[in-house]
Amino acid sequence: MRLADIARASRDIGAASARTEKVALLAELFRAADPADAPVVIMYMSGRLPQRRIGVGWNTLRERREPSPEPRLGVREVDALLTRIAAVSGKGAQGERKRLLDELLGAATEEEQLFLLRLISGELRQGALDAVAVEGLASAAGAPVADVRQAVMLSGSPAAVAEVLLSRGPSALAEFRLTVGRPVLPMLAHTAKGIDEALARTGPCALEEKLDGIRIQVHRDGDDVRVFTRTLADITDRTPEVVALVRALPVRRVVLDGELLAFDERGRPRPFQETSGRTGSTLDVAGAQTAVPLSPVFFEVLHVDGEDLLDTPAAERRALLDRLVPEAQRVRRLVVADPTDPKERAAAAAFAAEALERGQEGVVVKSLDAGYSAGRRGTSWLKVKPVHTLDLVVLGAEWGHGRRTGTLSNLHLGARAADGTFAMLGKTFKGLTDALLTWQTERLRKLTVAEETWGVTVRPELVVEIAFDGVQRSTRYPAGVTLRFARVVRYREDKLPSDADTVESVTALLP
DNA sequence: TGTGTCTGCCCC
DNA sequence: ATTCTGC
DNA sequence: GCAGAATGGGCAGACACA
Repeated sequence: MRLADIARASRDIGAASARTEKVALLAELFRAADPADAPVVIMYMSGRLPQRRIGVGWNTLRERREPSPEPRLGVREVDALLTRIAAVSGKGAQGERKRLLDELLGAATEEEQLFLLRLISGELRQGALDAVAVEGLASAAGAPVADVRQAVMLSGSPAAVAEVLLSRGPSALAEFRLTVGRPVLPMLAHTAKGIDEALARTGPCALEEKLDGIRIQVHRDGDDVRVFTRTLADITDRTPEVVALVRALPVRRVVLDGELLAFDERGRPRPFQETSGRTGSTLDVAGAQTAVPLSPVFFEVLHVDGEDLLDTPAAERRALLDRLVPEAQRVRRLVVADPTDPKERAAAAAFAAEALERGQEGVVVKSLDAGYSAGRRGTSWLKVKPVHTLDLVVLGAEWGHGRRTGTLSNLHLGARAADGTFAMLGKTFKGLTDALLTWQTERLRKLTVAEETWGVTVRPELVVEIAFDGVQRSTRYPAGVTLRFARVVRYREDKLPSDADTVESVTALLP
């Protein structure tokens, strides 16, 4: 298949507003594709590269290249060139990557260039990614969407599903089942505001501590143990303690789902930054392990010795987990059989409070009868985390992109310092409705003291209430702290900058 | 050798 | 990660 | 309710450059 066909389809999909139309355009594209090209086509149309990372980012893409007048690139050729770019390393790598990129873009027409730039920078913005691409694929192959979606969740690979489906037809979908050694997309949770709301929504449930580490899925087949992250990256080599621990379990074949994090001597969780740093270390794993040992805490079992448990009710899965995994490696849990019973509700509230006292992030409330919905953000899992708020001062704002073009979007936030100035603590663009975006753009223009290429700096007069999940240490900001997951709640025009919260009060929230 | 910049289906 | 918006 | 878009901070690793 020619790149030109893909670039044109992407443009048409972006121009279509109705989802059904996007699906139809995708189906047309898949029907025209050679099954051998299908893996690459579906990945491109869902906005990602088969190479995962190619070492080329926004900065390298910035400069303009003269386009080719005629289309002459095929998808296989493009894929091969990107593979070569990804493989470049060592001294002079940046120059060599740039040279290969010039070669690629020089052979592309203007429309193809635009597509490649959007694809490589990760900003496809065609209003259709994974889910819509899968619908298009299903439609092209005449297969039920639910079956195709299920195959993708269980194989973790739209590419593999696309090739099999287009070459062998819908009946071949049956071979995509949970396979020990091949990760499935993890089940995710929705958010609830409080315990009571969560209990009301799930019914009979279990509360589990929500630990602040990284999500892992561990597969064991005999002595072969593999550790995967939430995005299914293989981090086995970085986590030898997980391998050793799972190898010691009294079972031959198993798939476990849990959280990996560092604890201190007293059993309290270390700051997320330490866990994150450790799981990112590859050069000296043994040294890193000594400095920051990690402990897995499991909360799900998806397979045991030949038996798949995805459709098994949560309560039964948990009973199996209890038999297989020692208590120290199982998440703490409280069953709430009858959420209407005031006593049980009180116990649930106490459990959640205790989790926070123990230094955990919050709790996850899980329906007792639910199966494991791989890759879905089901309503049977609800996370509850405390929310903090602060009154901060807007110091500046950045121009938005895409659907936010022309509006001042990303706010620079400051807290009051001892000397009466304001220290920047972070940025946020979240929580803003279109109406608020319009309002703040006008308001900030009036307060502007300097126009920059990226946006504006303003007189520090506007107070905004910001919600966030916690504070963490920062090397980027002058006060040495920043907010985690900051979002706008509302503007406080009734408040003066002198009413804003202080740097000191923010720093006091560090764990 | 040390420091700065860019990158990432990164992790959250 | 969170949030808003169109479907 | 789902899916997509628009963006946050920190971190380690890889390379460029002085």
